[in-house]
Amino acid sequence: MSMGDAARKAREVGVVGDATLRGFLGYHIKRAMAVLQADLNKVLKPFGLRMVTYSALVTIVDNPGLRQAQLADALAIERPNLVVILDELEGAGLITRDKVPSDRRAYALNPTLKGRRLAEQATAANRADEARLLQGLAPADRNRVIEVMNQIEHGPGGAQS
Amino acid sequence: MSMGDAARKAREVGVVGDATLRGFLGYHIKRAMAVLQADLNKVLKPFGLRMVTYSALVTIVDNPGLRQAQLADALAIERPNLVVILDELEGAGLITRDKVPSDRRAYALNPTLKGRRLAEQATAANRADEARLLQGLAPADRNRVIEVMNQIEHGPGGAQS
DNA sequence: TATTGTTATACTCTATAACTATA
DNA sequence: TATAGTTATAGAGTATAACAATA
Repeated sequence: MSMGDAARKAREVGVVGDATLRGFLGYHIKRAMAVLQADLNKVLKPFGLRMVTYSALVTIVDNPGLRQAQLADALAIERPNLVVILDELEGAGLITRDKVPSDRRAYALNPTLKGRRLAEQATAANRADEARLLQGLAPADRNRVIEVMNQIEHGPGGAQS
Repeated sequence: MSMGDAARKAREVGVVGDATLRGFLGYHIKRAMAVLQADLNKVLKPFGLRMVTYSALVTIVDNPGLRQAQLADALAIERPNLVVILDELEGAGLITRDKVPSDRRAYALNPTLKGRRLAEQATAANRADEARLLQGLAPADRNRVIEVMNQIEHGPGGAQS
């Protein structure tokens, strides 16, 4: 039995329904996130970056001199996992780990010129890609979605109070 | 230097900014999803279920008799990974793998009575939990968010055309 | 005694190749 | 030759305990 076409088969056998799951907002968010993440990683690949390494690089560019523990907090990842991420960025010449005189245990994270330039280019590419995914979406709707996401993350009222 | 309070330290050292990342819708979705997933798994734990096992069970309840390949497609997971998930559900007595006479390679997945009852209880618990997370959110806003998520997943216009 | 960065480790999730038995 | 379910395996991502140096 040679098929060659998944859609034809689905029509023959009967489409699988997801009535119950579709009732959950989280179901739709999870599936959208999967697409978003795969797409983003594809955009970042030419820059030699992944989602985590991009997020770390951009946060260091935005906050030069910050410590590893602060970065781990900001990105909501564990300190041990951050070590290999920073090894990767440092090995690529995008950041430096600079000893801080006032606390000889700590390292201040700083972007190199190369790091700042790569962050800028990657950010532009990501912006263009997200704009493509969201084409036709009104800015007001976009902002409303962000508000809902922040409510889910921080609870009603938001945590910036 | 004894601290005891992360918030006080943040004020002393300076809060880490995420100006660039906050510009991406995907950033907010990712962080909301992390909270949602942790929360959901906590709710499902008393039922002996995880997100994937719950999704699989509910889809089998909604589509009794479906094949493993169909379920894998519906849940967007690879066939090899589905095997252990179904082993878990079958071992817990929630589903059965029934030989289908017309194709002796395939198994028809069916929920047991216990499986249907557990799915019903878990769904009620998840609904209550999501309602708690989204309290105060207007139904129209909720629907708009779902539309945006579906646009991200399927592209503008949606794939149901 | 607590904290910074680190190592080692483990557990989950996900992805691919290859096998068997059927078609 | 292709498909259904399976096995083995490898790669990410994530989490915890424990260590050396320093506060």
